[in-house]
Amino acid sequence: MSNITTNFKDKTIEYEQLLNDFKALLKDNSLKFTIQREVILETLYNSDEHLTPESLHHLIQENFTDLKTGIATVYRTLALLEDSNMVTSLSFGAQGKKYELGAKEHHDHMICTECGKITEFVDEEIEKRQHAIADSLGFKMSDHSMQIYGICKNCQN
Amino acid sequence: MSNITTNFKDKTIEYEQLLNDFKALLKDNSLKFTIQREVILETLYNSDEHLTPESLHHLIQENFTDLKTGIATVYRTLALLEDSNMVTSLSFGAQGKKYELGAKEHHDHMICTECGKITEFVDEEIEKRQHAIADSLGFKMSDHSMQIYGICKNCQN
DNA sequence: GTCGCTGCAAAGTCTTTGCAGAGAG
DNA sequence: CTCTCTGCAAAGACTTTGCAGCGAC
Repeated sequence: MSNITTNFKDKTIEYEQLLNDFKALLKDNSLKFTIQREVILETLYNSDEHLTPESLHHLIQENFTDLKTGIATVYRTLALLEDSNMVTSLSFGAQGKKYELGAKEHHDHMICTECGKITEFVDEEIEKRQHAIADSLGFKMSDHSMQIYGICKNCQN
Repeated sequence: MSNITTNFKDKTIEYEQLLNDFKALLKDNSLKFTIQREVILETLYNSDEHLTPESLHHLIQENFTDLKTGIATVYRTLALLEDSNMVTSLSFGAQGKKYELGAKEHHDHMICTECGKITEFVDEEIEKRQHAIADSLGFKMSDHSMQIYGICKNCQN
């Protein structure tokens, strides 16, 4: 059909880098670097899943049993990270937003409507067309999100 | 850039047709055709906006002052229509789902992050690529949704 | 020390549900 | 007539917020 590249899953940013960006962001805004904020960032980084605030909170409680972290702090930190474009959120049909680190390479999502599994991909041709469309509509494009829904290989059986 | 067609806004289904489909759907499921359900469908049809349950409810209260319609009925009817694929919902960053009639021709959305304005479009090439990607991932594609975010012409001033 | 951060619990939103009377088929 | 719908209000689910003590800088 074409010789355009479609790439799947390519985690490019190292945690060190990410953490430094986060610290810089906090410093720039006279905000404080706390253990809770670090743990939230780290847990997001280590998860390949797209996390809801609640699942993120659970993960933290499991992995950092000696640290008390309130759900409110998770919400507050996610809001902070989203405002700073360090994480992006996806909203799905049913309910609840899911968050993922935005610092990973840009990608779109293929979502299994049976099991909820999310596969990421990037397609150059689509990216190009999106810019062209925004231009032709007179929009100054800042971002986009695309989800393809279907039934994954496993669930087809 | 290419000779692929990009179409903007093309309402194709007549209300009569839509209403008949709805009645058939109800009949098939031993559900009843009520004035509230008709009013909700009609209001959706007549609106070019993407409506939240609340704004839909307000519209109905304004336009049908002699009819009492509870917000619960709006929610219940939207759920019914969505289950039957007669409307689709969009979830945006902030909160709340917005609904639109799905029977209109398929299209994607360009959303102004300043004023919230939504412009619809269809791009053949993107549609094709989406199918190709689903195939290559082994997904049986059922649907997709794409949103481009940016700042519209008006808001750039 | 200061001032932002956190956990908790209370308060908000938005959505769903139970129920008794109303209404479609 | 029967059985689904509806409006209402109460209940739920998910988020946000106020506050007093804690902790980063």
